[in-house]
Amino acid sequence: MEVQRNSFRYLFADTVKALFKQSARELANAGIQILPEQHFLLHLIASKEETIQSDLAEMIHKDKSAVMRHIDQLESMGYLIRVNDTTDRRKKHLVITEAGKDIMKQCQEVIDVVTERNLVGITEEELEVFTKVLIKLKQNSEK
Amino acid sequence: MEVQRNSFRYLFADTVKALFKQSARELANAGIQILPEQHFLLHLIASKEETIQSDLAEMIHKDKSAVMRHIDQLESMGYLIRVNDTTDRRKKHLVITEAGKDIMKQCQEVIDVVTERNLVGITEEELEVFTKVLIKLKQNSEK
DNA sequence: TTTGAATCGTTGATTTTGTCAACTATTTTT
DNA sequence: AAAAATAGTTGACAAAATCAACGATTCAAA
Repeated sequence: MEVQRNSFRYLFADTVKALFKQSARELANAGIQILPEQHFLLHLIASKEETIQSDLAEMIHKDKSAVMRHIDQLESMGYLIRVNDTTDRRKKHLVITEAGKDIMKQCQEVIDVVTERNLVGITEEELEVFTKVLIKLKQNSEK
Repeated sequence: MEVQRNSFRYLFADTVKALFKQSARELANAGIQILPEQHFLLHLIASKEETIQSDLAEMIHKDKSAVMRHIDQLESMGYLIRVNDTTDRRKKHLVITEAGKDIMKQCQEVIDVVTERNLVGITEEELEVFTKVLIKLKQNSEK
């Protein structure tokens, strides 16, 4: 196999695209009107104590205005609210609503199924090496 | 480590993006006016006996019109030509020119450097597992 | 053998997604 | 007190992809 080094990055990109397309489709099929990216944002917000928009922008390596629009959508769908910081009035904290928690649960169920299907034929050890490489790749790309 | 299953797809997407951005930047720095994606297309065309546009579209999972535009650009830059099939007049074969071979070599040199930098700290075996998992993931997502 | 379906390339309109630049309001630094 | 930095917002723009439609051609079926 001579995929390595030469063109693994393309296989890589193509696979990501296929995975995202698939989960976007499955989410839509389940009647969930949310993009995988937005689900991820909810996930990030939920997994931290406090989150403001500029943190998110840095985390996902996108312009703050891009994040802004996602948050706008999520807010208009009622999945989160912006809460003004009491001490620093520039900041707005992102807080997930009950509806937000609900949709996250729904998303998770769909995505779990998709993920399991995607991982068929891949052993636990292989997955472990895979994520390890992934993390290294990302670290290296940030230098 | 609890990256697994839940959010590995996002780490995944983010990493790909970073890698592509980086190689696009390096190519531009080297004065090469070609996108990583276009380099990949040249690579695909070169690695097969005969290639037509709709094959490429299927291979990279994009609409044929998207491929069309890339090919237009590559042709206008003189890196390939469209040659009419003699028996099936709907088809046009994509043939890489000398200039195309030349630019591919230049790209490869740049990308090799970037790739080596990206792969620091990753062993040959790990990379092998990584690509193996990628291939499986891709196959699974296409079902 | 003629009719209808499918394929290939092409184009234009549209959508999605992101960047960039500018601005206001606020806070921090000097 | 002035200058610089930060957070959020908005609008203009750019890149890249999708979708829908079309003409030309080939293939399949009746």
